Amino acid sequence: MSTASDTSLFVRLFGRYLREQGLPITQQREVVAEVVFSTDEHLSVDEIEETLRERGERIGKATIYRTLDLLVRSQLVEEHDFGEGFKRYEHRLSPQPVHEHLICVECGGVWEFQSPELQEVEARVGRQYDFQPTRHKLEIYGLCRACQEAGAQVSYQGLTCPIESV
Amino acid sequence: MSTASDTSLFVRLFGRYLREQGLPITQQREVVAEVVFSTDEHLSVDEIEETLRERGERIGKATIYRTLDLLVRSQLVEEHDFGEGFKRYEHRLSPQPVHEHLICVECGGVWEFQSPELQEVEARVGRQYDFQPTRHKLEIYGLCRACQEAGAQVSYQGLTCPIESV
DNA sequence: GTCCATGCAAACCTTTTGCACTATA
DNA sequence: TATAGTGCAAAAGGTTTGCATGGAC
Repeated sequence: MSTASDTSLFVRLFGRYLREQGLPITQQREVVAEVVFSTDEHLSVDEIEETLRERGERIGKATIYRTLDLLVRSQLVEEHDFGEGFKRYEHRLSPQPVHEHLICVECGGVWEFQSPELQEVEARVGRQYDFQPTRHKLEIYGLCRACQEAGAQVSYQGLTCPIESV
Repeated sequence: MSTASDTSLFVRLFGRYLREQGLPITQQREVVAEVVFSTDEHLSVDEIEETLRERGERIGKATIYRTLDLLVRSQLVEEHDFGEGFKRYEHRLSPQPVHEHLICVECGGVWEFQSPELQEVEARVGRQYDFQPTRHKLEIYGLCRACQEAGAQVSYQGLTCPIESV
């Protein structure tokens, strides 16, 4: 969890970015940034909107989307797509600036882990294909402990003859 | 590139899946499967529709979506989302049944590679979090050789003070 | 005072669904 | 002949955009 001082530091960093870009620092931008920076969750736009409502802020959805776009450009926030049909946003204030995600297919929970070996994979594959890597994304899907204990099963409904044995 | 005989083998496998599920084998399903199995590309729904049009087939978009859903369930086809705003589909007839993707952010080109070390990462992280992994997704984004040679640059417009040094 | 942001609603795009009609088994 | 699929158009859901108004600098 971020502390309040971390949060305000990052809101100020966002302000610095806006100034650098010659863009106005508006109340709406500060409030949206504040919501994103004050949690370690991976927030959806709906969740951001809900939090704003709880705080008594009345900010249009379009402004939320436009502010998130700026936050992503500033590289203070990362955009994720966990295949739910909408995006999620996570600030980079975390003690693990580069991390991968573990996603429970049952409850949608997200955990973070680090995988130093990916540096090497990136470098090797880059050499092999003359490809200049700039970023990567590793997601592992499966069942979290709680869902396993609750008896959840991963549903398989493919061909009975597995493709590998064709 | 798949040979014609590979393609028809896989169309027949899809037929077997449909029979197992008690579902009718329709002309439309066979033609859509045929299109997906006869290329190694990662096809979008629009591209599938275009190919069908070229072949003189007149098949509704809804049927394409419904057939792709069945192909994915059969596990003969994989669904991908490379962040373009729509899905892509790739059959699993490839000599590399499990592979990761290299995606050029300039031209949208996709290359495939294998990363055996991911098995180990999956196992380690699974133990660490009591998580039961079922599948993973690794994507490396960057510039392919051709786009590098054409002078493409990855655009950076973040804060001038990098977040890591805060 | 200039320029840009905001808020609302409409537009957009991909994907899904309802329904009358048709094909499969 | 029963059951399920197809095609069309409409709906859905997330995201983007146009435009008149309002705020930042």
